[in-house]
Amino acid sequence: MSRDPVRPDFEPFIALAEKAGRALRSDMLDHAHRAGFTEVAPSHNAVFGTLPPEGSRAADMAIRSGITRQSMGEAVRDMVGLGILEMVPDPTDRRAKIVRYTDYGKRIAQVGFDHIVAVEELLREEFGAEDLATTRRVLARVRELLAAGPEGPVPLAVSPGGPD
Amino acid sequence: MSRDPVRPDFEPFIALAEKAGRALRSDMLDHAHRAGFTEVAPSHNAVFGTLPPEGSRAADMAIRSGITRQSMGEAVRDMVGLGILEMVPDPTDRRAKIVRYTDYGKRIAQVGFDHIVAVEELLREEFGAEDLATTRRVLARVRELLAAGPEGPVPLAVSPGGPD
DNA sequence: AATATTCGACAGGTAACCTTACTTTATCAG
DNA sequence: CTGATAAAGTAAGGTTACCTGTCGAATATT
Repeated sequence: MSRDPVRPDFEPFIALAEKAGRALRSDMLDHAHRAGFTEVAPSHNAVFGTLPPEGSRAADMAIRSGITRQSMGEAVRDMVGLGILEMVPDPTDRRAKIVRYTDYGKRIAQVGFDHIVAVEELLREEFGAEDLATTRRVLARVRELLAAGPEGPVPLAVSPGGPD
Repeated sequence: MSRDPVRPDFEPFIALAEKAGRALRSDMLDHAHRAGFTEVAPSHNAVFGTLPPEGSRAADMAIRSGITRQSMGEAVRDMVGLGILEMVPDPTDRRAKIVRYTDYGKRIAQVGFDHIVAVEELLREEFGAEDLATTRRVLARVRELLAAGPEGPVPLAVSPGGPD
């Protein structure tokens, strides 16, 4: 007969971060859709976030966005089919292809980047530059603190036992 | 021939929030696994976050966590199969069942809640109570600002055109 | 009593990833 | 130069965490 689990009496930081993150992400997607680019899908984020204007290899973009080469390849092929991207052979390496925005894709990317700037301004108006900077610093550091290798940062001493 | 898209010259807030959120989430899961509860899956979060000690109906938990009744039902059945939860008939409504932690499940939940508290303390030590409070406030408000109905908060005037 | 609603479950679908395995091309060690 | 190794892209198939649609049983509403 175990005691009832004792919950924290505050809203967990993880809950706050995830809810804000989800709100921001769906706002980005909604914005693209409202702008008429209804074909933009969540998986395209990994492309928009890592494809520089001059183009890039899919494998490099995969590394930068932290997904597999295969997943990136799928997203890229999808977006090629939608007319957002094009792939041209890399003259310096015949295995490789350079992924680039089409003119249409550039317009979509621009709408997204503009919205990022608009949200940034909205937040600065709401909270002031200082509090916003604090939040940015905390979020960036949280990531560093918790990304401390496979063992994680917060130590542990528990004997779990089993269900039986 | 469109101009190259102009990227923001700062790290987008959405990127910061999502990376921090992902780090926090995977830290929670890793912690449970390191504690020996290797069967805990990401989808169980919706349960741990909404199941009070005295038990609850799955439908209520679904509403609280913002997923469908069906998805919550699936997570609950999964966790019943793992010995984490049990379902007992609701004496006040013969359609319904009350979902409760087993003793084993209570131990898992406690480990998770303790870790939330430990992370909170880690963050307070790192940043101080004030900056942490600022961050919490900003994150909570971001969610409110962006959850402003189906039209979203940031206005828009674009003529998208098409790929051709 | 008739109708509408709610509860949990079942069936089936989808999106965004993943792993494994392959072909083609490039590079490097001897 | 040759053979091993590795890297780029792709194909095939699996997993996870959701979704919609629908159902029977039980409960509420009128």
